[in-house]
Amino acid sequence: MEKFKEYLQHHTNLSNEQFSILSNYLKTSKVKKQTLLLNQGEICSHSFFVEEGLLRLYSISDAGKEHIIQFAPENWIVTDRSSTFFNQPSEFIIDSIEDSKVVHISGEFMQKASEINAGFNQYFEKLLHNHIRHIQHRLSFLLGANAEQRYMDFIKLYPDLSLRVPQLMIASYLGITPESLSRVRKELANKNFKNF
Amino acid sequence: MEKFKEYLQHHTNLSNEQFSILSNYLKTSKVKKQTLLLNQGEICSHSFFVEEGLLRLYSISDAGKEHIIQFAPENWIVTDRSSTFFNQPSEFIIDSIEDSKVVHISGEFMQKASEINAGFNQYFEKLLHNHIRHIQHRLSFLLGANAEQRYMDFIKLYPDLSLRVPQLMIASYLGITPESLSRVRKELANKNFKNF
DNA sequence: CGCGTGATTGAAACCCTTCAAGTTTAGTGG
DNA sequence: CCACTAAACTTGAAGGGTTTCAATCACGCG
Repeated sequence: MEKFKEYLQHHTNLSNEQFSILSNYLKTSKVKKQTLLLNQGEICSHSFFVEEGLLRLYSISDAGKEHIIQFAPENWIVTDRSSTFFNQPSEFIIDSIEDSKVVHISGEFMQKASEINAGFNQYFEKLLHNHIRHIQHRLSFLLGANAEQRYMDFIKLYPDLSLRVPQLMIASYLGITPESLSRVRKELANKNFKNF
Repeated sequence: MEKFKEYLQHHTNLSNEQFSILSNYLKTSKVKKQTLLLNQGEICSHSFFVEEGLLRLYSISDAGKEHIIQFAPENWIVTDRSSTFFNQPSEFIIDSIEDSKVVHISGEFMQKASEINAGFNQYFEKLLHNHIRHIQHRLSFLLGANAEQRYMDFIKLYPDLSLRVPQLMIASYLGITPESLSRVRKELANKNFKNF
């Protein structure tokens, strides 16, 4: 959990000793591609910090289609806050897209951390606000942009992910079909945006 | 600001005295329909509690189209948290759809309130999580639902608003054109959902 | 090597938008 | 309170973007 420690110390003033106390409430695991970390209907009791690899958060509609809410590559935290906070079954699923190394952050960790270190709450409040800012931006984009604009926005936001994530998952994130995405990419290539 | 006081005391254990101290950091105003409360580019220094009437939060795209992010009828709080928290110019606009009575909640109010009353932070954290839950639900809906499904979801969520809000604003909220919404409503009427 | 999944491509269908005209509603001033 | 004007809503026809379905190609994994 070295990377997670670095991450925390970069954003808060957590000391080595404080971290080693808190680490009792952490667990790391290596998971293969396509491993389920949170299932629909479960209560989300942990947050997941990605040290290596790539996770995703998504829902499945009544029609059986996947709607990807969020990707989480290295140094991202992913969780269903609503489920944790309101202690309700999650409507979302978290699983791994690549073989990954994940830190499981328990509720106890969060609690102890905010007792031990004042800057901790502050940082997690910042994360919350960042999260809201991000999905609000995405909302206003989904309301107005067509397939090409959405894809351009995606590669701007996640330059490296556009190569790592299978296209059908990018399509699901953008709210279009894989076929449409394929055509959009072809279009863009013709316009000499061959870099993407 | 009687309604706001009721609202707060319903959700926290704020005493009358505490509220009267805090009320120094509040301002109420009556605004006519179509009054601007927060303009694009401004830093959002206040939250707005709606005692009467109806506000909206929206952005304007490069193409000049309005994308409504949120409606705020009676007893709702609306603000651009990102702008407040990160002290950055807002990309959103807040204005009134109806003649409204609004409480302006200053940053000082928030600060003092959390000093005076412990339950306060807790409640506002709950609001934050509720907000995230709400826009995440909307995200997964925008990703997969067609015009009719979106409208049905809207009237389920805001039964009273579907009558108060002009259709072109509902259309903007749903990410469709007013013409499409008009047709969807006609379709639904034919299917005997005449109640809406 | 072969199988299966993902990516591509084509053609047809569909949903939604756009544009334009007509109708209704709401707001304003006499 | 009515008349007038502007804005909102409705409706139609045409067009565009996206989806759907189906077939083919490419690639990675067992």
